[in-house]
Amino acid sequence: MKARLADIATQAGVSEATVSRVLNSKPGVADDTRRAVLTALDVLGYERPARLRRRSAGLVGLMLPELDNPIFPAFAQVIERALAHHGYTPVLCTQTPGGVTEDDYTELLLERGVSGIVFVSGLHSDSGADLSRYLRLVDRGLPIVFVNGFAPGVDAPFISSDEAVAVELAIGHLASLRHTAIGLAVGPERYVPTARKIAGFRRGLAVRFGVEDADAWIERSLFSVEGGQAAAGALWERGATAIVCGSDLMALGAVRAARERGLRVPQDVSVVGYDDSPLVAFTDPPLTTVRQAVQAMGAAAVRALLDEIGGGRAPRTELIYRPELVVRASTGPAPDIGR
Amino acid sequence: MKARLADIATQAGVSEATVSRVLNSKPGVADDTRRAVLTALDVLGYERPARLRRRSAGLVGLMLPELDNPIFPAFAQVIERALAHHGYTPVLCTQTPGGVTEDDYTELLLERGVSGIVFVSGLHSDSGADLSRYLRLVDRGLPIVFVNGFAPGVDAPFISSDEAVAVELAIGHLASLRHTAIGLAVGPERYVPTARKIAGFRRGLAVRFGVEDADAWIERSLFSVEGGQAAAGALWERGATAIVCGSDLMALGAVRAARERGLRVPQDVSVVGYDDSPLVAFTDPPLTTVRQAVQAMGAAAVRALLDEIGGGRAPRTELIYRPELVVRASTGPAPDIGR
DNA sequence: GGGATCGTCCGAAATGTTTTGCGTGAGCCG
DNA sequence: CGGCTCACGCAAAACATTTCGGACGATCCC
Repeated sequence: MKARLADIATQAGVSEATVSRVLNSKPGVADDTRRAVLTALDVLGYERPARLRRRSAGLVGLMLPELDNPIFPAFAQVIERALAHHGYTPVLCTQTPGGVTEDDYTELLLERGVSGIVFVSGLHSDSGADLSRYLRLVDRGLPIVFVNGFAPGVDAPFISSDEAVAVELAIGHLASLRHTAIGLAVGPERYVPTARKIAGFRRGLAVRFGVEDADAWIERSLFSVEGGQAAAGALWERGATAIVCGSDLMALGAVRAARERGLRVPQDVSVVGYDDSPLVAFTDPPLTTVRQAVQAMGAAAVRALLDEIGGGRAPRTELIYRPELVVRASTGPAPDIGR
Repeated sequence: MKARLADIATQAGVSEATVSRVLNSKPGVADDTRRAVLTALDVLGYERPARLRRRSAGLVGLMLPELDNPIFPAFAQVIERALAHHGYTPVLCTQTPGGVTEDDYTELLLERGVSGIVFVSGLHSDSGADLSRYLRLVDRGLPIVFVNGFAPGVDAPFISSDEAVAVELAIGHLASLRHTAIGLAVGPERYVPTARKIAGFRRGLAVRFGVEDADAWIERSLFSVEGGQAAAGALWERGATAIVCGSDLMALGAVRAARERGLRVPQDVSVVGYDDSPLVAFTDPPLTTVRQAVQAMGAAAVRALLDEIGGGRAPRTELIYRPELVVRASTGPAPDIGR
């Protein structure tokens, strides 16, 4: 026999009306009464509406776009460790092409009553995506935190790496090696990080070389090795002597594209990656890259989330982490003769 | 304003009664009518009761030991894709040192009512671990599948890569390059895959070189780069001209250890990895390695699990996948003069 | 082949459950 | 002590579910 409002009302010593109000999170119920009703609910085994289900002791969703790019497992590790350290249990959700979507996972996490969700490079980093999904989460009072991306108007903490500075660091490094024909190989521009890298690139070229129209030196492609290879190929053909890439994977593609054309890295051309993902120190050549402060960003994301979960209010300004240049062996002095 | 039964009834061209019947999975509704009502439900954005929600049905846990070794994200991707393709939703659980344990995660998944769990290199691969945890799962009738490891007595499908053959393939390759002083750098022996690699190594050395006591050529360490570096260091010191490693990460460590000693790879010494994890084709030197059939194994694991979930009974024999040698540039002919 | 019988599907209406408008009384504050 | 607000119950309204019976078609029997 299913328990009805009347039973719960009896159990809690209130009227059905009050139970109804509690169940629907309506105003006009004293905290003590609300608690009494919730207790009665549990005593009678009434199934709570998902909305006010007890957040299961510290479950936290961790949303990642994929695992191919090693920076994402790296983020996952850091964030998981931080969460576990605070007694929370991370649930990793990674999307697969044509598979489970971010919304599916969000729905799932919501149903399971997670205490919060960390979005890493999710749809919030896609400027073309509909943000109402996030507004709905905020409305429901679910703590969420965003890493690497920006969703204007969503009332939540944002943690990002400074993509513009990253590109400017790379340009600075290449300029000091006397490169002047510098290209940028990035992913689709609708992604916030890409757009920011492009902005940084334009500014860098303008400031250092007075180049006003950087467009010819920007190639948009995919984030993968193959994407980098394609984008870099076009840039090498155009006479670039150095390329700044949107990810380490793309940088590996850029190296491959260079070698296909008989160009040696770093003697003939230079390549700068982005992320400093694990293992790129072991690549051939070891990649010069711009390191995201993965550790610090992950820790900050967790701190902000736990703040929110604890009822506090983490700062709403986008926390921007400054990346740092890691010089290895994929960059070298510009060749003497312009090609 | 929220949609009401009446609205849905109008939209679907039926009576409220019928809508109610559909919503509560009551009998007495023709399939066509039921479909029409469900469609109307979605059109009007009515929130379905959990019971007949389309997707959330099949949750499947996916247990991984870590994400540092890129072979694990690779497995995760493959298995996730296969699960999603069959309408299941994977939930990734990765342990962190000192954090959430496999048992914690199992408990969590059980509570959430998953349909099954895939264990990749979990405690079942640790011969010292207590297997009762798995027996309990089997008793509860929860479908589980194990990848890369073997837990004797647990009534579940096992999918493994043939570690012994992997090592023998590596030895064969090195022997054909006229190496004779071959070492093995692996992880702790209590892990089933390690034990099997050691067995394969002993057999390989016995068959090819008549070496009966291979012990001096085996170094047990950790699975990481540093572990490989330490183990390989000892072996190089002992005069090995080639080392077979338990993982690609260890192989990178072996290369580093060689270079520390002024040895060039592959001119002076050779290194063979294991896994063929993503990106090792880009390392310096590109690693010769033994490729696990990740794709096939992941697909098989999912197939077996879905079989079990569907009430069938997947075969209980351990499915052994044969790995294949991928020759790149970390192996070369043995140096002419024995060192 | 024709009619009786049965079963399925669905709508109208009855019945049951939840939500809401409104009024009351308790407590608080000036 | 009066005015105010808030929390809550009452009862009516809104909404959902179930019952009941009619329409329709298939099947069976004569």
